[in-house]
Amino acid sequence: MSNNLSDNVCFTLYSATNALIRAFRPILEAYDLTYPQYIVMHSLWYNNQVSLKALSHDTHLDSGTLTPIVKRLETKGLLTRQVSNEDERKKVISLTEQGMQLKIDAEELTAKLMARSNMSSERIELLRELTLELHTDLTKTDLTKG
Amino acid sequence: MSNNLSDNVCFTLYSATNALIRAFRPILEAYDLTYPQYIVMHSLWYNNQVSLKALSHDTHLDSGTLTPIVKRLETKGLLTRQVSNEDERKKVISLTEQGMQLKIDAEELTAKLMARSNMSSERIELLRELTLELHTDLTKTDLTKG
DNA sequence: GGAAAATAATTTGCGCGCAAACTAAATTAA
DNA sequence: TTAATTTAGTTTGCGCGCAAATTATTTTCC
Repeated sequence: MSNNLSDNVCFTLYSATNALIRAFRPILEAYDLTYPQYIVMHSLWYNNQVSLKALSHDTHLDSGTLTPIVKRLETKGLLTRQVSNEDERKKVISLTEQGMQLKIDAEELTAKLMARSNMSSERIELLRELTLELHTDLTKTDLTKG
Repeated sequence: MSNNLSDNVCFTLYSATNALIRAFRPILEAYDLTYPQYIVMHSLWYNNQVSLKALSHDTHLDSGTLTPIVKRLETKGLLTRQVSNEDERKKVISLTEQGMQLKIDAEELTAKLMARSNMSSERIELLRELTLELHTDLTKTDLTKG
């Protein structure tokens, strides 16, 4: 039985993520991006001209979360949103020239950020595998029962 | 060089945490608590009658985040906030009878939640250690340089 | 004792994160 | 063919998470 918040993996995971986003903030500010906005841009750098649904699948972000983020990125001139010709329910999200140019600078940002921790690359890789596993588990399991 | 979001530990950590909080939501709803509210209650169950600053230190939550959370818990009748006698800048946060009673039920919630993943207890413990280490690293390192 | 600095908590403003409700278009079924 | 259902995306409402500004109290320093 734990009596300390740090004894609980939920809490340490939650705190570490907050700390990571917080540490990332001033770095991303130079690119006028938030972390979720960076995720969207990163996704588009490797998968341009996709629907919001496809972007949602890749970024693990809800469509209700994604719509305003994508709109802000559009306002910044980094991407465009056009109604699809084949299916008028869909929107095609495409990087602008400016949006593509961000890639070169921002590509290695997260690696640099993680390098600032004292963790070895082996432990970072282990952390990546474990969090990936947990995410996969949690999104596959039916959590309404048990 | 990674071209997939899941190759990056920042993203997998971020996604796993979102998934965990999302999975927790319907379970905590039965107690009319959000996850951050649960963290505050958990902290108070083992450290009652503390200042907001002390609560902030224990929960790793900003005072600007904490003030409205604590106010909502007060509205729910789970705690009280009184100005300290020794130092009138401070507020003493104390559990009500109702707030203490929640403890019995909610104590094992996170363990039950994690048990729903297919991860072994060894891997969960490893994840806990790694996220704790990362948090410690990130909050100690000066991230404004490098 | 009184001005200046430090500390505790609150408030403000903005961007998520997401459930739920909604709109509009496409698909299916009858 | 048209009614019912499904799907794509948007909107609404609420609670964070946090930087920055603010208020009120205490401490420090002269």
